[in-house]
Amino acid sequence: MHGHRPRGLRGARRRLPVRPRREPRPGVRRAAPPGRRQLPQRRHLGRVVPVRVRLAPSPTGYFHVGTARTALFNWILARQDPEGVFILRVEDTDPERNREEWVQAIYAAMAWLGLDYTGPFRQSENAPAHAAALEALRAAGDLYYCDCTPAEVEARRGEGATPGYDGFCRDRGLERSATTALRFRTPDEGTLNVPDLVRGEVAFALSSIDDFVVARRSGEALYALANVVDDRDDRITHVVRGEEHLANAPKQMLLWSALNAATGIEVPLPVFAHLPLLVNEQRKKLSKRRDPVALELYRDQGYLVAAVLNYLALLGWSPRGDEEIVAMDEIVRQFRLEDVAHSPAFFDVRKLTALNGDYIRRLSPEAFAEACRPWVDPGDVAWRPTGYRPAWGLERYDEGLFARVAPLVQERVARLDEVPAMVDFFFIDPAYDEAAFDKVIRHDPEGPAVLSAAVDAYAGLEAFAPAALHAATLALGEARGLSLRKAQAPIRCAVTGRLVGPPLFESLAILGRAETLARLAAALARA
RNA sequence: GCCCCCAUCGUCUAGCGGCCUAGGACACCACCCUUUCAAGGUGGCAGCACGGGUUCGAAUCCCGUUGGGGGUGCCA
Repeated sequence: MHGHRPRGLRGARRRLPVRPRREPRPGVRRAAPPGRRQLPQRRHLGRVVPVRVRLAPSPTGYFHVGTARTALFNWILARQDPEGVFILRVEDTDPERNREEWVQAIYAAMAWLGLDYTGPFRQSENAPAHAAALEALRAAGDLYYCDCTPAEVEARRGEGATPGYDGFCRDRGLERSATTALRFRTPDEGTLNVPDLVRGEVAFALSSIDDFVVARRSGEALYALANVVDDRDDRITHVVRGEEHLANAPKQMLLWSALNAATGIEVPLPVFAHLPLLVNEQRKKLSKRRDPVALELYRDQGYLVAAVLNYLALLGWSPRGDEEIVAMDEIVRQFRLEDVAHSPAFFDVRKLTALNGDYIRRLSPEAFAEACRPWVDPGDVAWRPTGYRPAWGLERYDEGLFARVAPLVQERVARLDEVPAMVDFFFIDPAYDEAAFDKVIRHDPEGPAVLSAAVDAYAGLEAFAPAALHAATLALGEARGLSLRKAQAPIRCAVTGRLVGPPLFESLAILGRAETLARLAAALARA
């Protein structure tokens, strides 16, 4: 043959993670939940084959929320099979467009999501196998050299003709040179049915599939080939990816079969599942350029990973019953590719945010306070939103105090990044909202009067506690014919700088008598 | 142009021939609760794209129309 020995399953030999992992290996797995629903089992040579799926992102930009959903669905599938394997393979062919920082971003995103995997592997590591596959196919007569430029191909294309390449060089018998690329000879007639678990079978007329390029002039294998070789080497059983890849499926099947024949290694073809696209309000595919698609962005804004995962699962799929907030174990138990919707889904940040608020409220007070640390603790934290630092320093920050305040804000935020603005007055002098200050203190004659009455009343309080503060404020308001709603406004503004915030009397009690009185006096002075 | 996919409230979806007077969630509106803002509670608004079939019966099956989208790279 051609001296080419395809590797077996990716495993011990080559398959060592290419980099030391800095983040702790996320997630725990193994135990598949009881009562799970299985993927239709795949058999090969009479044996049931464990599910092997993969995520194959290219490092050409931020980690996309759509990629996150694809990752999640693949991960779920692997989890449903006690022997299932989920591989992360970074498709880093095309040196022109890849950047190392983006591959790091892929690892970071996966770590945050907590989706554990086998790998990570890099497509570039498998370049020798790609070259060997190219040689095997060429020797078998499946490939031919072509020196047409894109412009020439374009110029020859007639009106209404089959798109793509016209087969001009098919029988020219060109040799390898610096100006020849390698094309795959595709059949001209017949139909190819792509088995797709979400859509059923999709039929393609072979006449509509052109002789596509599998290797550049430089000789390097292109995605079209590398992807198939890697999936074969990895013994992938289910190719689960976005719908934008649907048109690639028949080409990949053709290549896969040709590789089986050319190498004499019969690897069963995978079955496909093309997930509906995630779209923006204009119903266009989410784009890295116009839409907020970077997963990192959501983490920075204080979305909880559990909420993000839950929301992603709801895009194109839904749990049984009326409850949408579902634990991951339950999602794994219920998920079936066959139930995935066929139509594109709008990525609705408002719904994500609402779901996130729900998740925040379900946190224990301790867990909530801990989750807030990157936003409130000026000390050392494991992670910080990009470009953010609390507005207060260590000397003013009090962890115990924040723990007492946290429950007050927990039910008031839908994102963690809203927390600092809600608690800042505990750690810094009030940053006055001047419009608010004018409204309820400077330009309202009752304002200063309420303030000085509060100074007197609060100073004489036996216990500086919420109930007493409430009663005192109610009383001083009534003395002026003011509702509690009206009476609390100037006090809140004087002490917190704003008109909205956590419950006032609890806040004052936590702040303490001395500080409260001082702020009341300060506000009176600047009125 | 050509190939392919898709079509239930504004949005995400349930529905897989009779349980549908079409269910839930987000958003929106009203009311209640209330020291602000939220949260919470109650109620409301709102949908089967259109036209033909098939059937005793269609949101559900078939065909067509229209409308959206994806692909059409020596990108992935």
